[in-house]
Amino acid sequence: MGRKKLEIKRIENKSSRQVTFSKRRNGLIEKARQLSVLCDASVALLVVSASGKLYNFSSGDNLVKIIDRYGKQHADDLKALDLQSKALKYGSHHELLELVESKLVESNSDVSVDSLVQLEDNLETALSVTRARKTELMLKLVDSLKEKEKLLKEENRGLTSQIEKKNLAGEEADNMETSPGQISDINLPITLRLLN
Amino acid sequence: MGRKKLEIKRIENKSSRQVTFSKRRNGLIEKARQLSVLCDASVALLVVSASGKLYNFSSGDNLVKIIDRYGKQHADDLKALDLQSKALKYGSHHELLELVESKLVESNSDVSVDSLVQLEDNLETALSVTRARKTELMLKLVDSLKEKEKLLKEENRGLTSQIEKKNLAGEEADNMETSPGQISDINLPITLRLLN
DNA sequence: AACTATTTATAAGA
DNA sequence: TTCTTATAAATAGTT
Repeated sequence: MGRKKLEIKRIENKSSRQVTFSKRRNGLIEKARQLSVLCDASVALLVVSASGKLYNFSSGDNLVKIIDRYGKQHADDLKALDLQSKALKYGSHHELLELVESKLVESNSDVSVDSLVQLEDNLETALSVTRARKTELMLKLVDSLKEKEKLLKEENRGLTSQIEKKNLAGEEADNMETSPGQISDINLPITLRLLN
Repeated sequence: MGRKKLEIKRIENKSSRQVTFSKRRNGLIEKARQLSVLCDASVALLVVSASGKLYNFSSGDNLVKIIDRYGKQHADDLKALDLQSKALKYGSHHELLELVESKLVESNSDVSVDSLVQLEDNLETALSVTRARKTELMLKLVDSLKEKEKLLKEENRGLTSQIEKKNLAGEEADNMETSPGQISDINLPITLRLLN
């Protein structure tokens, strides 16, 4: 549907490929929207350009539900997306901001915009301070647990070597279990300080 | 594009809705295919009819792979959070950020207030999901450390009692240090799950 | 970002 | 469903 018939194969010219991508992507998304409206269908569309930019459309407001129907086998991998929508609905931070926004909309009230902006700033500040404190506490807890672990391991080593010495000393030693029992060393990297 | 212009709203007549669905669904899938071929893009499309039948298209790979690829491409800075988890889990965050970015780029100068509000919401959502993930990871780490501590303590107890038995058995035992050495039990309450 | 000649999709009818 | 065909819509190449 243009000046010439276009063969459906990769467009070699980079810039016209780019232009065509942009045009057709918009067209596709619009068609997807129309189908969902006209026929009362659920439609989810994801487009990733060669350069990695993502565009998407989903009817209604839940891409995840549509994808879930695609098959339970894939559902697990996509739980993250589900979390996203839940966070939208129940996330306290989000609610807070919405509250502030809704107050802004009520322009008939005599609350000044400036004071609400101030309020929002204050809330944001309080929230970040609290979050930072939370992270600090968790990291301390982790450190103390690691320290404890270290001490226990040392103690353990000491006890084990004592037993070995005793075994050598008392020749008629009884046959007790002496294997220390390996404990797997889970050691997740902690680079969580990032988000406050 | 038919005999008459069709308004884009739910088609009330059931059978013509059905027919339109069938035609437009095929059209949409064909367009999706063309886009992927012409422009070397990854496209995933899911359509669920009102009656629950599912139709899908995805270029080359399946849907999950498309999302996965996208996530991996941008996951580097998120990997710090958890080297063990799949890049896929972070896909949604980055999709959002990219979406937002692209929207900003698209509407160069005339950014509407509405689109900025949308943008803020998207970012907030991504942030809360990421925060939740961070908390989850930290709590897991704490749990694993506590479990390790428990195992080490048990092992310790076992070793200590072995030594005591040996001391009773071998009367001419040497005078070795046998005190286990108390380790203070730090046990901060965790009520940190609250803030996400 | 527009324009417009053409191609393509499809609404209605059979 | 499937085919036909008049017409609407999308878009390739151009400016």
